[in-house]
Amino acid sequence: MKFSRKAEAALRRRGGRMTRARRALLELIEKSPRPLAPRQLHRELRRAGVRVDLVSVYRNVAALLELGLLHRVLGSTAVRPCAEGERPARCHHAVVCTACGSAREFHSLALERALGEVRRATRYRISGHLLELRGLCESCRS
Amino acid sequence: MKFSRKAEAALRRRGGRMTRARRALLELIEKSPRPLAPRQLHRELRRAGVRVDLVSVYRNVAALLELGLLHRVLGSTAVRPCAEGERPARCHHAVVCTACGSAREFHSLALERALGEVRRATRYRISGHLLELRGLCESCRS
DNA sequence: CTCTTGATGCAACTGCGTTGCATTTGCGGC
DNA sequence: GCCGCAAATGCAACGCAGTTGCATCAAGAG
Repeated sequence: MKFSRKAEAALRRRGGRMTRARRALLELIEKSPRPLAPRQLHRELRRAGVRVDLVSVYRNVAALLELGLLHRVLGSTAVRPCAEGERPARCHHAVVCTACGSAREFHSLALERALGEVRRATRYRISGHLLELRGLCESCRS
Repeated sequence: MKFSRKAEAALRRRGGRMTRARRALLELIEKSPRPLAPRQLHRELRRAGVRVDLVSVYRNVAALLELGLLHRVLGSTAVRPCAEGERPARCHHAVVCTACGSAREFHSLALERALGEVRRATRYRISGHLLELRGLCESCRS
């Protein structure tokens, strides 16, 4: 299901409305091949002629994060749509291309198990984790 | 070899001098059981009666990072001494307390192996990774 | 002790993100 | 289409982390 549709539905369900700026933001996030930070989103929107305040971008991104439709990429404030069926609080495994910024999610049973082990070994009460691999995607390798 | 000694030697080698504040900072970092951010270091020093400006802490931490004697813990600005023979660019596993922000590093063989597996499975050319567990530390649990 | 220059303290500044509040606008009801 | 209410927005002010410029202090070599 398309991100913008899903997001619109979720926002409406909680009593939200669709504004010009919000729609543009959702579409931008959906179209963007890589995670963007609020400031970058704002810049892109302005560039596209959408008159919107940076504050609104922050607020919208915050709302979408809270709804579990976006999640932050580790080590930055950039966000991207959660993958289908992804549980936002727990699933944060992505490979991010250091050249073009495109991201792909992955899952690994061995990794889950190893993380479970670490979880049990530490004295912290673990609530979640963030994992990101960095490298070059196929097209950027050439 | 003790961190403070190593640091003093490295600083002198590059024409640096030992001041009261700097010595106290090195000793604090050495003694601290967990990574501390510049602001925390500053606060601790003041608490211990060392009159030093926050700016100086920042500058000293920056110098030590540049000398490769400290490294940052992932997801925070907290620093800790590099372990003997450690390559600072690669150590990126930490548990971060979501309440107080304190961080502790960890290593897990199983995790390393699982990551190696993922590395080989993906079509990206992996150059590194970031991993961070989030949770509550012992003292924040109460 | 004197002198050089590295280190420091202070204040101003930058950048990111947040908050308060008045205004605008989506949209449900008529 | 029009009205009215609450959501969303824009603007300005603010808070916090970290940086920079510059005058002053002091480590340590001679």
